[in-house]
Amino acid sequence: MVGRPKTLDKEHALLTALEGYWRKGVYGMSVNEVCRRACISKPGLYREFGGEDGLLAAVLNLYRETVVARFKEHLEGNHPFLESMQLFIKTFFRETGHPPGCLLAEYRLAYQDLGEASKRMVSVAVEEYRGILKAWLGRCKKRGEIAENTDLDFAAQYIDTQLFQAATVTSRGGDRDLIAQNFLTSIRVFMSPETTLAKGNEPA
Amino acid sequence: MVGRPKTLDKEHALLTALEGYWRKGVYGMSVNEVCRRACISKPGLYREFGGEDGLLAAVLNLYRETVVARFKEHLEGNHPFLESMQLFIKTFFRETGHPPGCLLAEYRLAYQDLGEASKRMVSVAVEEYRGILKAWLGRCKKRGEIAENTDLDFAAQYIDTQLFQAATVTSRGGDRDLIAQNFLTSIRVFMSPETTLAKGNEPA
DNA sequence: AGGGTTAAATACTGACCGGTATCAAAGTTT
DNA sequence: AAACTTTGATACCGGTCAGTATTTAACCCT
Repeated sequence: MVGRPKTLDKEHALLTALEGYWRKGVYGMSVNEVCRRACISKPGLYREFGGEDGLLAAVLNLYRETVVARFKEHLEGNHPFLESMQLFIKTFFRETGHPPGCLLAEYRLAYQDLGEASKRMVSVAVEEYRGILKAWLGRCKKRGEIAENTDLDFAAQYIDTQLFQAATVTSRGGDRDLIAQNFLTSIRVFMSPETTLAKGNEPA
Repeated sequence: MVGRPKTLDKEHALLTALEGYWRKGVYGMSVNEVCRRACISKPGLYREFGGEDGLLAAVLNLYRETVVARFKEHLEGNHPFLESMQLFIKTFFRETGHPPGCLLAEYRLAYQDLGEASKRMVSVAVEEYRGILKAWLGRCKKRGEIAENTDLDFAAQYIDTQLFQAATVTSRGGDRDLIAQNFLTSIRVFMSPETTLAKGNEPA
């Protein structure tokens, strides 16, 4: 090792940027603002991440490695279909230390304006995330908790979309009880006829 | 009448702004850009609309008077529940001369950053729009096309949310067939048990 | 101790933003 | 035709943006 030692805390900068983009969305945070919050200089950020695109990609990758991984873990708990979703809503949506909403959802909303690296990372994350849902749905189907004729790819994409909407509205201040109720209502289409709801749908 | 005669075409400016905000979203259009597209000067725009907030409010009001009104008309055709939605998807979503998505949805996404007048107009439009849905659902219920115990307020809000999501993803380039299929799937939760789907859900 | 190497901080570029001051053009009224 | 009123266009304001050039500081190695 030679030269002046690094003092820039990359980990801390990433976490700060993650929190910021998560809370305020991709459009709501500028590179300048990230530097202010993380107490780093702009050239420092550019050395570490190459630019806005690299920063956004690195942030989303961190999100993937932490939050998405926890989502996968949760679904591997193998609770029954509906309980699993109710529990998910409870832990990831209502009683969470996280910012509201979902960082990946914010990226998807801004997809058209992202750079190449960020776009690629979004694709990776969405694919991974839908894969997790699909695998989980496969297990639910095997256990007979959802209709036998359910198309797993469609269902994974459908639930992804429902969660996308829930996250988007949540981070914009929507009523969480109502959002949860909407989501839980929307996924009942997959439940076997004898389980299929009538009304009510108490939120979690 | 006194003074220099006006040459600024307010109607044309509004239509141009409507088209722009509809296509590119609230964040994707600047006042400068509206002026460029409508071929009007910035002071002219400010004299007519008072500023960005006034412009956005006027644009949304125009949208309300035209597009939302057409939506209401459509639902007053009193087709059966599912046919009505399928037809809606077809005419407002697939074979339409409009830009993709929904201007109101773009406003709702940007709600936190809107000015006072625009926020008020969004509230008015959403309330009106949900009222239309609720009235229509009431007629469907009376005809026995949706479950007897359906909560009309919840159902209107739920369908509103589903359409909001559909519009958001549509204007961001999502696959329209898939979006339509998602939407039509999501609203089957209200259909009477004997009608309730099994799978398939061909898009329109 | 001094040259080489790397990092940090300041300060800049050019562009665009929302909004406005200023002034000339184009009418009406008297 | 002169006074007046309203419109329109240019050019500007201060601010923020993404990105960078330049200088200064800190360390290793000889």
